[in-house]
Amino acid sequence: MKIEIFDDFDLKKIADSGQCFRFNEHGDGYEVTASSRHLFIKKSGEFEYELDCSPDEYENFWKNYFDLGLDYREIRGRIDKDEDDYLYRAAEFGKGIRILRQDPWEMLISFIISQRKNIPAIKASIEKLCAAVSRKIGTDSEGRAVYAFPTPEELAGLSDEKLASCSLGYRDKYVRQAALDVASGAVSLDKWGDASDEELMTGLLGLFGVGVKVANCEILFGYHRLDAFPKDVWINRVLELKYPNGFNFDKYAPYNGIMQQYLFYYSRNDGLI
DNA sequence: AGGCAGGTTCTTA
DNA sequence: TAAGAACCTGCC
Repeated sequence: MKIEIFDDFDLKKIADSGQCFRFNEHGDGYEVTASSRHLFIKKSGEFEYELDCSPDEYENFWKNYFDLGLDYREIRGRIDKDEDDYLYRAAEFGKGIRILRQDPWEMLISFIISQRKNIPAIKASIEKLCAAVSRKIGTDSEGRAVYAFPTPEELAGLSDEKLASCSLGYRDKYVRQAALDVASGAVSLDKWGDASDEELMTGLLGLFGVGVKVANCEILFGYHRLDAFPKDVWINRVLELKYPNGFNFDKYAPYNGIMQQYLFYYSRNDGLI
């Protein structure tokens, strides 16, 4: 099916923004896998996109996944060039990035895996984990099997050998524990969705292998609380070099997380040169 | 070969 | 409570 999108929307920038690990350029479009769904999407006109899903699946899932209900152009417009020229340039550079509405469970495991790994290594580990469970949900544009992201139950029950084959290193015990916590019901990611920001943070920090940075990634990308501002090495460099007097978090609330994405993307590609 | 990559835990003072 | 070391693995 075809759709039209007039707001900020750039598939390449989203794929490279570091918020998603199963969103890859392939041929003339992008293969996107989320939980137990797979999509091939490509740009087919100035504002037109072609998706290999039904209108029903688009309306019920992918439209929300791409966060098409939020006006990113308007939020970007709140940046004052005169007040913060660096952020303005970062936002111009990153125009088209959106914060996807991804699954809390998938994000939790993905960002636990991310610690002290580079992005290709994170992607490789996640694909190995999905392949280790091997619940096939479809095929990609070249006919290769696509596997679902494992459920908590599937990960909790995965053999030690298979888990060890995913190049998780010391993170394997974090992943296993998170799976056991959620599968047993000791932790309810759904209930956390209704918790206050503070309660959510406290709950996440109680998980084995989850510190402040991973927790903030989970809050921003898994729970779509757009004011969360994860500080990784890149953002810390930006804050240190470009904001010696502090970043104006008050001005951009409740959308500091979107600003974080612009700063992150810019710093990794061009902005710190 | 040694250092480092989207950090967190464990140990020590 | 706060630094500093240790941690798996892959890649340069």
